[in-house]
Amino acid sequence: MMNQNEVCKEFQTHPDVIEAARNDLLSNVEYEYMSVLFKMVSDPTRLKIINALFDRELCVCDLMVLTGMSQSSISHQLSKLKQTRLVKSDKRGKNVYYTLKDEHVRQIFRQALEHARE
Amino acid sequence: MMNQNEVCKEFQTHPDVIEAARNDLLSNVEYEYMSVLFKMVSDPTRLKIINALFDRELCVCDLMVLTGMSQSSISHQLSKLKQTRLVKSDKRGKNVYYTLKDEHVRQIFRQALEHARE
DNA sequence: AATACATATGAACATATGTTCATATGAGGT
DNA sequence: ACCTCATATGAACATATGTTCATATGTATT
Repeated sequence: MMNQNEVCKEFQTHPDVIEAARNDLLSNVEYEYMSVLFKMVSDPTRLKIINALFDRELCVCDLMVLTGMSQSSISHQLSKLKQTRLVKSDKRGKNVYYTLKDEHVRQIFRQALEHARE
Repeated sequence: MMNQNEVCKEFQTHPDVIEAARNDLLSNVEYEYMSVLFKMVSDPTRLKIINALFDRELCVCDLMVLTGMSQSSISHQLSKLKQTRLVKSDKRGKNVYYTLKDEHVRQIFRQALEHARE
């Protein structure tokens, strides 16, 4: 049995490498922003929505049909995507039309798809 | 008050656009794989780990020092990253050295960082 | 104004996820 | 063999997240 305090005493790590790595570290705020973005694209329902919106605008009903999810679920997810500025909405008549807003999302989506297909 | 069955009757959506979108849809398996990848990079602790490992191999103790997280937490996270094949490990002596394994992760990380910095 | 439809939203619920704590495993030094 | 150190891991716990249900909001249509 051992105490956490006794783990990894300074001289047993790799100080030179740690120093080099430390220069590459980002701020906690940056990690948090990245985390938020990735959380948004880490749910299959939202991925379907993003995929469907990739090249066109769609209303909520269109998205219901395409994803097979309930109206409420789609609305909740669109709400989150909007809060995090990944989509924007345009209300016209009774419908609300959504489009992708962030080009990084497209890039990230494409990369992940390549990864998935390996 | 209205019933879900009454929502979005076929003719009130946009059949032509839906048809176009349907051709772009992926399989559920693909969405799941993408989801798994994004979940892995959606936690700040794992993002720190990935960032630290970006250009070098590090042992668990190095990662503890760099991230300020407990040994147990780091080990659990590395275990997940290994299961999803984002890192690989190399045991040498008492230490286990980790490196990034997937080039897509680097690309995705860079894109997300750009996004975060806007 | 009354109704029908499209969308939004709060509350409740179940599940997933990350951290900690305690302890196990395994390698090196003595 | 024994001890120390580095790492792994199971269980418990708290928090976050996604879906559903019920209902609210807002825009046309009659």
